[in-house]
Amino acid sequence: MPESPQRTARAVTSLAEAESVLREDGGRVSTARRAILTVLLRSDGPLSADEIAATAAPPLDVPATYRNLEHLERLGLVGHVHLGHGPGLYELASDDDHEYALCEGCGTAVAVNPKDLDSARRSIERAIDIRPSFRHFPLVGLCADCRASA
Amino acid sequence: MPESPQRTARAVTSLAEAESVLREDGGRVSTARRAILTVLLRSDGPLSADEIAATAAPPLDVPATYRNLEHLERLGLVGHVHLGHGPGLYELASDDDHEYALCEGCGTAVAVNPKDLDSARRSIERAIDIRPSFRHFPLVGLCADCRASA
DNA sequence: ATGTGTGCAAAGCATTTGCAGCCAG
DNA sequence: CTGGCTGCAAATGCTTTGCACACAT
Repeated sequence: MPESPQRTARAVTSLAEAESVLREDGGRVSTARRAILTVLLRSDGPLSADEIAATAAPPLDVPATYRNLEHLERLGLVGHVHLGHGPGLYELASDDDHEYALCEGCGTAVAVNPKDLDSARRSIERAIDIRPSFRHFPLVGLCADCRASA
Repeated sequence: MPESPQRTARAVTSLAEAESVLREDGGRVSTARRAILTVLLRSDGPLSADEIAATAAPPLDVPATYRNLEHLERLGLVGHVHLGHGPGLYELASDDDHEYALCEGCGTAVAVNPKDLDSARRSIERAIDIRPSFRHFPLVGLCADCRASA
């Protein structure tokens, strides 16, 4: 289940910066790509391909949006997360790098500072020789509230 | 994204035991349910609904198999895991309780003894107030081999 | 006898693939 | 002007829903 090309992130904060990465790569700077980047630059949380396509003005073709998101992901401009079931959610690669945690009781997702998990990460690597990452799939568990009501 | 009714597990090691749980609940002991339980009792790893339906003799209807797996899950006899993309995988609830870890580089999944993760679990709960569980969604990261080739 | 469970058909949702025409370079 | 990109259409994979008939109780 690789699916996670996980290119080295190219965090970007303006459309202009993103466009120059697109050109640098030799790919085209199309209206659709500009539209997707604009939507993502404006959004505060991760969005589904559907939402991105619908939010753009004028709306974009959903399949083409998937293709473009994949392209932007290859360039490291964009990443995506799978929060439980439901569609994958896309966001701009950012310097304030974050991971995700998801409560399987209530479905609440929170962004987490990777540093907060580093000691646990080391402990897991020692125990089972896997270095965990919660960028692409979240850390899943129960929040305090859901623990209480169980 | 609740979806995880996570009934209290009713670990069972024979068809007869499973049948008595079915009856206890008031539900029926149908041929299809017996067939599903038989397949799961024989299997060593978790199986998709499709595989279960196809393996049974005679083969079962796939939609009905989903319904029955859901029923068995409600009774605590069965659980399921999402290992990356691909279909959900079902297995009998067992006393040798295990969690899953998945390498996102090579797609390899391994069963893990929960005790091996307990210190990490405590550390995570302290840091972000979420008590992680890797039964329903695996712990995702990079194995030693994939770390080396990166 | 009664209603729970069965198989078949069809729909649903996220995502991928194919292809004719369009527009960025 | 040419190929990378677009939008539309259709297919795919997993799962759910609806419904008429069958069988466990």
